[in-house]
Amino acid sequence: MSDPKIKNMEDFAAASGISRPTISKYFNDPSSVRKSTRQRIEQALERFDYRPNIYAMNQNRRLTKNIGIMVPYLADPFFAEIARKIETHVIDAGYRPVLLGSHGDPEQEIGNLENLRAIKPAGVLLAPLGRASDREAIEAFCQDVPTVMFDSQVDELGEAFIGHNNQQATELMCEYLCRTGQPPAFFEMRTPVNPNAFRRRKTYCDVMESLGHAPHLIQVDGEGWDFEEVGFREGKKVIAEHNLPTDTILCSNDRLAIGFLSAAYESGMRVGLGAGCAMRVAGHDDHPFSRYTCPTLTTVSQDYTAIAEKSASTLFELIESDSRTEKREVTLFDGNLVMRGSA
Amino acid sequence: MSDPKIKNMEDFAAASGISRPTISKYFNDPSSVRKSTRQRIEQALERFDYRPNIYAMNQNRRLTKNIGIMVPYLADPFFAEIARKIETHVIDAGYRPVLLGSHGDPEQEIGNLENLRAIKPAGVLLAPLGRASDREAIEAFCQDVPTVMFDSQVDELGEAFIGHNNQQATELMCEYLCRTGQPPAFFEMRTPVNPNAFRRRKTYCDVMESLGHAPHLIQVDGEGWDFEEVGFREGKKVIAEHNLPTDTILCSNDRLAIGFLSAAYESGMRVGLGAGCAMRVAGHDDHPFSRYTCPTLTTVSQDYTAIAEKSASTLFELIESDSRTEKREVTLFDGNLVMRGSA
DNA sequence: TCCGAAACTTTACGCGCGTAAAAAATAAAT
DNA sequence: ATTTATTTTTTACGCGCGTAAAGTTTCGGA
Repeated sequence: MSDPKIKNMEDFAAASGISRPTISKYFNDPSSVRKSTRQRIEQALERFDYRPNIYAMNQNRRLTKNIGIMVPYLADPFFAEIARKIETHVIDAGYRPVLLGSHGDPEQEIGNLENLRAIKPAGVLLAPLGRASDREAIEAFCQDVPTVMFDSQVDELGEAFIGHNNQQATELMCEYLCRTGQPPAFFEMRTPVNPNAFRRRKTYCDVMESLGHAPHLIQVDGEGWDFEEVGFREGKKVIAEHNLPTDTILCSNDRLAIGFLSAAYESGMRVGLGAGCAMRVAGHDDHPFSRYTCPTLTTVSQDYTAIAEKSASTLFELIESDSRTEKREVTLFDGNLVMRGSA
Repeated sequence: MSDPKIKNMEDFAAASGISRPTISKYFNDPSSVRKSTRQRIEQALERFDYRPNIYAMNQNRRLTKNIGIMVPYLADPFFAEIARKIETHVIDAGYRPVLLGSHGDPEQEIGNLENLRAIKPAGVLLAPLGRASDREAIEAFCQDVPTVMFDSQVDELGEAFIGHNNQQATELMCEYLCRTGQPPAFFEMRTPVNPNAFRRRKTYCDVMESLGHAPHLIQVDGEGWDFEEVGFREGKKVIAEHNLPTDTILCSNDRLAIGFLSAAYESGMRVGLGAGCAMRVAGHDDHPFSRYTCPTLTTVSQDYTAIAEKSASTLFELIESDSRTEKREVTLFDGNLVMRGSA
């Protein structure tokens, strides 16, 4: 390996015997050069292991190869997982993922949008905070950068939305619970941070009424993203007061349910289906931890994989067609009932 | 807001009445220009809201303001949390954090190192995978980029290491368990991915011997980072065989303990201290979820905050002194006993 | 008040690459 | 073999900013 010190693309062009503009074209899109040329370049690439300077590359490109991925809360394994799946798709499609989490903080979300702007991304996959998001900031951003929203939407922003079918999934769970025992009460935060919670609440009420039961909402206090804490603290209160009209609790999401289950355990309430069990508890999302609760949590799954795949591919099409969508498309994936021990 | 279209630094210099080199200096380090000048610039900045092109900036800088933060597994809330804390320090110090997770995959870790190289970071904070890490790749990286390791170390690599005092913490827990009940058996993976696990095992054995008890290691099968799954599956086996010499289990980490507790619950073994409890279970780390297990998990905490703060500040000093450290410094922070319901 | 140091301005060059245009070479098709 | 379409080479410019050098202004302190 004789190496005449490859410092830049010019050196590499000389060393590989190919002109610099062609090399440049190759790095922009390997399939844009003739096959024989491509092979020669890749061969030289192994010999000299040159990598173009990404700063110089991106400075003059019409569009960078960066794709932003932004989620509201990275410490929630649910978002960490879906972000990871999306990351993989982004890499496979030849882009560079840039992962950002907002830690539940609206200001951080705005800051992240600014940081994303600064890197001039080809597109962004955005799961917004929801209620707390700055609508105007997001709207302005979507105007400048092709953005696909997932998980939760703020108004009708973004070129497309890919999410979970909260209505179908909640129906599924409500019907299951009603069929197999007492109709559920709905345990949720009074002012949920996430818009999905509203759909779940509404669907719960609708289903209950259509089945001839009176809906019963247990709306507890609590702010922020520490759902387990809220579920635990408020769950203890609810259980202590024991004026529930039913023995079945449907939590608005799994993280609340995880806290609630812990509260039930501490309160000496045995949760589950068998004899000697005093109540049933169900969740929503199929959170990664829901299979390790005590008892394991019966829930309804989100189709992570499909949501991640569809979000990514939608953005890729958007970018590659180089055009804004005429009609904003909304895609929802159905959930599946995951029957475990708690209900 | 009359705006003569600010497109670049030159326009902004003209509009603000300050020379471009001074503006450039300001963006490199605001404190490097005179106070009155700084105010004039910041005033103009508000009027025109110009932001320098980061690609052009970084192309010619000796050192970018980027700082890489890399953790082995972002879907583990422990790492997500510590990464978040570090991120905050990085931003406060005027740098740009770039967060990367390796998803437990050595190849991804290598890929991440390459990606970090490409952005020419001022420094990197690295929590390596551990046993699975490619030692040579990391060594080569550390040679090129000022790197501070945290959480777990690979050999003696990096300019410094900041971590958890596994020995002190394990001693603390072992002594507590022995003082308050039967001496513990140690539940762990046969071939742990994380070097910290080895220290914990060794310390467990040492303490047990010094207290006159025979160490008892329960080494279970399992690969990868799905610790809860391993704890659950193997926990069930261990409990079913019920040939334990003790009623007390010390898990090598909280995630194993979370799985183990779930297994105990499913097996009908009541865990805790009160009457009617058949066994005690303890963990290690004070994982964010450990306060929501059933029963809540007695564990020994890692000082997240201190580790994050010290890691970051160590790197900043390294960068700002513009010199490699003569002596590699190792800092360990003590853990605290967190007494909850399980032991 | 003066002087020296510090900060700023002017001028100028270069970084590494994108990209446009025209000329040359190659491949595909008749 | 000739034409035609495609790809590559040559040449050249510019992006937005870092930074060096030399000259000019401003500032703090005695």
